[in-house]
Amino acid sequence: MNRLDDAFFQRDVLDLAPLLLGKTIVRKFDDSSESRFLITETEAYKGEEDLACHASKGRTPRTEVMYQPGGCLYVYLIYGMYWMLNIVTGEKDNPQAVLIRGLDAVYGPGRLTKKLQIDKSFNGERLQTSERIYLLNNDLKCDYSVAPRVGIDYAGEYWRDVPWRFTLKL
DNA sequence: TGCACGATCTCG
DNA sequence: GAGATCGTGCAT
Repeated sequence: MNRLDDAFFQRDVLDLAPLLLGKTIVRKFDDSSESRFLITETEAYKGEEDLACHASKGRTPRTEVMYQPGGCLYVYLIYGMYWMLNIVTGEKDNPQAVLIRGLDAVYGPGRLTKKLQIDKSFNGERLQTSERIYLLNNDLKCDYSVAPRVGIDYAGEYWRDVPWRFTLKL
């Protein structure tokens, strides 16, 4: 199994979000133990025109990381208590990201960051070179289903209903 | 300087 | 069904 590199992540978010399903996420902890999970649910957030994407506010200190070349993490706090884990995708200056919503045995984006001990210090971390978090290509072929994204009712009729949530079929 | 609100989850 | 809890963006 090889570590997924920058080139893998630097494709369009709508291509990458389903491709991430079934990939292995590895988290190495300070005590040198490690956890491995399969990614089972993702959501795509695509560019400044996507009203559900934080980059729709434009380039700000918060969204800056989404403008970096694909392959780094975008981590932010929601509801004052949960960290959300996103993988930045696409080319430089093209703000896109995939929200990791679920892993095998860990359901919910807020729960998985707690389990993996992900916090703000991971914002901007590059998956190709990080010592503590990376993804492996396990060549798992899998089918998936699509649905509208969760928790973005404010984004307006069109963006609210776009089927950009991808779930691994068991 | 203040305020409303959110890519969530838990408990009752 | 409501509360926890705080960074962010936008209004003042």
